[in-house]
Amino acid sequence: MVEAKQISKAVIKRLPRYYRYLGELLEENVERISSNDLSRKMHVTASQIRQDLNNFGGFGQQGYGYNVKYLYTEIGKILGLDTVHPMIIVGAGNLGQALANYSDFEKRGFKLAGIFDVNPVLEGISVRGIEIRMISELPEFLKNNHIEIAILTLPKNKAGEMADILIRNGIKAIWNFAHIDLDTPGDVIVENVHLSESLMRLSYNLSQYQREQDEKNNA
Amino acid sequence: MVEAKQISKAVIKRLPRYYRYLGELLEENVERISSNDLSRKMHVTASQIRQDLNNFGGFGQQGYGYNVKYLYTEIGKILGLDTVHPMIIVGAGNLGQALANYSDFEKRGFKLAGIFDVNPVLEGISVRGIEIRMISELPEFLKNNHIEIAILTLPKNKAGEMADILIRNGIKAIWNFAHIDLDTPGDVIVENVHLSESLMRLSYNLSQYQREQDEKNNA
DNA sequence: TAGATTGTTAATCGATTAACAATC
DNA sequence: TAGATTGTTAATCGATTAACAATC
Repeated sequence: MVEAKQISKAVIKRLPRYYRYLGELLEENVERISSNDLSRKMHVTASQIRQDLNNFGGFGQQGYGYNVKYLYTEIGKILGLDTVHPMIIVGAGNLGQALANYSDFEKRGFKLAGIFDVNPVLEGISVRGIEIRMISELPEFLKNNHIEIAILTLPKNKAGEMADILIRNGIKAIWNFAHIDLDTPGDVIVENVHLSESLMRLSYNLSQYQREQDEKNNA
Repeated sequence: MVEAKQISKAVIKRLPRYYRYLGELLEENVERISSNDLSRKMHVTASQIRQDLNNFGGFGQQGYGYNVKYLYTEIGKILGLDTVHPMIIVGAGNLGQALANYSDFEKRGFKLAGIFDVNPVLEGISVRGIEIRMISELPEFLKNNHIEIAILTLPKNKAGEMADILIRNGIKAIWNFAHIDLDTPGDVIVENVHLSESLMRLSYNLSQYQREQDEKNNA
């Protein structure tokens, strides 16, 4: 089994988007698609599609293109969507509860197994049938349940410390919504969702657009 | 006023992170910092910091480094955080309400002016003092209020159509949380937050890690 | 002045695109 | 077989890093 080849981050970033488009094609009962047709749909070059997919082996066939169902399934496997990933949410505020209610994740194998918070007021309240527990129960819970992913939705002043606790109790993957860069050991996977940074990028582009409009008016 | 030079997306993407670190330094009353010290803090190269900042002009001083407060302010201006950006939320589900409750945005000038939904059950309910309105009121509302940004938190089957309505009524920037690529005219700014894609990237890295562990055990 | 550190040019690295031979 | 389209190599483009002269 010679896997070895390191796939670039840029490719991984595009993979879920391919998966989404292939899922749509599948729903429309499209059987096969060429890199050219897909490129027009997705607004990327056909060359990039072929290069990207070839990182993982020859999924297509000359003169035919790619079989939609096969490609969809294969990309799903690459993304690890063919197995169940049990998750917990740590931080049952608005965002944590919103994510708990997001049932689409379940469909892809991301199974919510517990919700935790530090605030005693929330203890016992149920979100989508799952009771909110106190952090004190966390170590015991993680011992008794195989959990792969922790969703961290605490405010940033509590998130760093909580990440340490999670890691000490064996968590290997954190989906981090707190506005800090977690300081974690090399074998722990962190995926950040920094909403405020996303909003600032929007703001930059908006301001840039406004600056350009102003310039045009002054010219 | 010769602005002209196009800043690369990669630089813009890093800018909010610089802003965050400078804000933290400011809170710690740090007066100045060299690209070298900042590089160690942020785990990027000093060379990249200097290159990035120089896109916008000479913010530093030889032999001294960068003045934290000045740099923080300047990057804030570049990001458009020195002016108020009125926003509306379209889609008052869990995520929409979570974002409405997120008061940190307000601090940076992102001011929530209205919340809209298509579901009559939600009509009149208040979130952080703002009443949820029906979409039918949207055109009138946008005529009477200067709104820059629409936060789109509807499910994907409704998001496309709603984006069209927003654009028809003059919205020029959409922060899109729906899992679709909006089809918008060139002068409309779209910033996507595709949570499911982020979770899939986490899943890929986790699966990859597990595959590597398996290999090690078999060797 | 000597030391520190930027701004900036040049070198390197990586990612994207183009081209085309292989092959279904 | 002829046509279509992939897989893959080569060329281009862009982004990152290294180096150093300019200058505070």
